[in-house]
Amino acid sequence: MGRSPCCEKAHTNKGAWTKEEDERLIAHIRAHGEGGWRTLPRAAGLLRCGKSCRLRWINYLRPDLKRGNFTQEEDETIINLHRLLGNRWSLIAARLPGRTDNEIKNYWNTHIRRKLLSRGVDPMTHRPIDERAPATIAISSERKEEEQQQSSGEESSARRQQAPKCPDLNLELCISPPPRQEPSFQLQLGITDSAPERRDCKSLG
DNA sequence: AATCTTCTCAACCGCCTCTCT
DNA sequence: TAGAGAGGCGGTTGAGAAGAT
Repeated sequence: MGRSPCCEKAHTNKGAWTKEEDERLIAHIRAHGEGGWRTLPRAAGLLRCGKSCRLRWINYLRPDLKRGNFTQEEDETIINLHRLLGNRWSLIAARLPGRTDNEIKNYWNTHIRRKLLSRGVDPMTHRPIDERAPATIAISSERKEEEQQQSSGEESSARRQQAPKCPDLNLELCISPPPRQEPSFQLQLGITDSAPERRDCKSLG
């Protein structure tokens, strides 16, 4: 049934990483570089799933990670990016050097969501909570259009459907000319057709 | 001091996309 | 073109910490 597991779970450790495991992983990546995650655990002498190694490295061990509290500026950047991109944490993280998608996702769920709610802003739509009802109507009508597009084959990715359904959002980050709204913010963030968005360029195109 | 509740965040899971053959 | 393998993503979970009673 379905796909085979990414690794042999019977012989892998789970849960929190030990210091020794961290050191092994760091030493191996220093010696051989990133990549080859499926074979890495055995090569590094780790009883871990390759995915787990990758996650540990990217989210915790990478030397260029910033760690520490988010600044007010970072907060606002995340909020603005979320308004544009929705829950595409990896894209948001790409605009925040030293921050990881997992870290931003956690921070959003624990801090920013609450912060927006306290401001009277719906964290999903970024609209004032009072306006949520009319916004929902607008979303419903837009979804109909989207479904029509999907049925005609223009939308195939399920993940795209997770994007916030706000009519005034321009998610065509890659193929459209610079948006007229909030030009300074777009400029500041450098949202262009650069490599990190390759994947989304394709799906959005 | 002990217990309960809430919060935080590292880690896991399953799915999707990309690349190679 | 199809299939398999690998990388990557977002949602969710759960252990430990912190705060409240």
